Amino acid sequence: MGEKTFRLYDTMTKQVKELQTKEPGHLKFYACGPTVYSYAHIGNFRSFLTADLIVRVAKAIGWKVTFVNNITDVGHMTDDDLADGQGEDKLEKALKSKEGEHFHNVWELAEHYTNAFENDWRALNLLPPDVRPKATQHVRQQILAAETLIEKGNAYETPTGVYYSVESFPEYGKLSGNTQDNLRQAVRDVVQDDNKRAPADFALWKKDDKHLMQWYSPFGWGFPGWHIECTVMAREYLGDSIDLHSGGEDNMFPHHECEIAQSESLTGQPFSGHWVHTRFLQVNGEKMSKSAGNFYTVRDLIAKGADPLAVRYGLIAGIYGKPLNFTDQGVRDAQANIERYRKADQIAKSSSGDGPDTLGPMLDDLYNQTLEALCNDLNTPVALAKALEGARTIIKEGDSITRATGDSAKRFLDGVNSLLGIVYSEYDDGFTAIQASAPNVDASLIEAKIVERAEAKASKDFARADAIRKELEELGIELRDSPTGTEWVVKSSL
RNA sequence: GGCGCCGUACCCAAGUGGCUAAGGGAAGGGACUGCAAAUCCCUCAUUCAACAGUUCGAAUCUGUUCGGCGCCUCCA
Repeated sequence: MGEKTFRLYDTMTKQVKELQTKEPGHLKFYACGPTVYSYAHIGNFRSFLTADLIVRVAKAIGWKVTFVNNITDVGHMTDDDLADGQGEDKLEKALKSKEGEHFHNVWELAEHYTNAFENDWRALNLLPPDVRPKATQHVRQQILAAETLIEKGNAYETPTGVYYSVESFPEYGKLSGNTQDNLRQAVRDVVQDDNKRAPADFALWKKDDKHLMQWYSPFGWGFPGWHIECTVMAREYLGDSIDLHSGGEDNMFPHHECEIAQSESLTGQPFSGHWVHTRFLQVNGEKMSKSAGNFYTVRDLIAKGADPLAVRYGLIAGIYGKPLNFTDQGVRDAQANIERYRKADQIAKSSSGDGPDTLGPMLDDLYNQTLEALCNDLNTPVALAKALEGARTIIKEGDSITRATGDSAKRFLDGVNSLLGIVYSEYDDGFTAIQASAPNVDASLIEAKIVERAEAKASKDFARADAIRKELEELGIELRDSPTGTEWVVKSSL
């Protein structure tokens, strides 16, 4: 099993290549986290799910994984800050907005959205990172990094801040293709900051004693630049040279390009051996973003009745390297399959009786095909198809499942869940972390109605039985008769 | 102006040189059911945006055209 190779597209070399670990069997992985000035949307989570799947696959092939996912809780400039530093901070801006009225200050606001992010993370059943560092807790290291870069001749101080000199790093642009030559050809109306040596130079530190979040540094009061936090935190928790770095496609430039320049200037070592970028999630064929205001959040979808695992399923239903068109219909499609897994799980757990294991080899084979698909550049559609084939096989076995077959089924479902996270949640509070807007109907009332209907059915009063069923349906409750009794489920309003 | 992605059935979505173009949803038929729901079985692209070319052979490679999207500025 140890020889299994994990192949992933690498943005740097523009090809699918084997993911390798510098330390044998130990993957060091950094995934850029969210800026916590608002609720993360499902597009953000698509990118984190890519990271989650990578972690799961790495573990499945026997690797140890150290996974770092940061929180960007320092606001950075929203507008073009090149000109005069008058750009408004994202956190400050959020504080002034309508939602911001609930918070006393930016720190509270950041904390609130950090907690919300972590709740959504759990609801979507992402494995916890080994470290979740916050930018604000690493300001000292960021200042030190800026000082070191000045000493090394890669950065310089101006009246407005400390800037990294792109000219000092000839390889700038090797990740995104935005080389200095190409950037010069850009025809954008970038406002020139006279204090900077070159327009592409970026801030390591901004001097600003009016900023709501500010720290004291050798350069005076101010706050760190956007890119330096990841350089510093990746190095602190994973070392000078990491195996894999991931993010959304928009992180390629400038963020990751700048990280490479900073990190490699500081350490003299290749920053990351592999780069993975998740394509944007689209909604009805259009880009979704916080600024565009057309975004779905995990909590909104759950409030509308979506099963969190179905949201997860919907988000991994396409290959991470291609745009995925997310729709309500997609969640409904996923819901049907999530229910199949639940049914298969129930059947596996209710196995009884002696008899041969009729499914073991077949399920083992399907598990291997699922893993194989994921090892092939994270081909989730094929992996989901293979896994589902196994679930359907188990369901077909039904109540007659033997204990031996049931054990194989359980092993299969556990295996599939460890790979894809779609059978059951890792978290006890998976479903309660964010409570679905269950209809305001008392469970005991429903049970009473079911009993009443059973009596009506027993006395062949089908008109009355159907009336009760319809009554509950209008309350959003769906009844399912089975040989062992009547069950009820909450109907999704999606 | 620079860099890049995509166009496969009603919808979502694999496949990127060679058996009959995965899978899910929807739809239609059947089994089961008092009737439903759920579940199971069956059907559902001679065809991969269009055109031209390379090849014994292409959805897969090359070129052109049309259409959609993204980055270059905060964004996953």
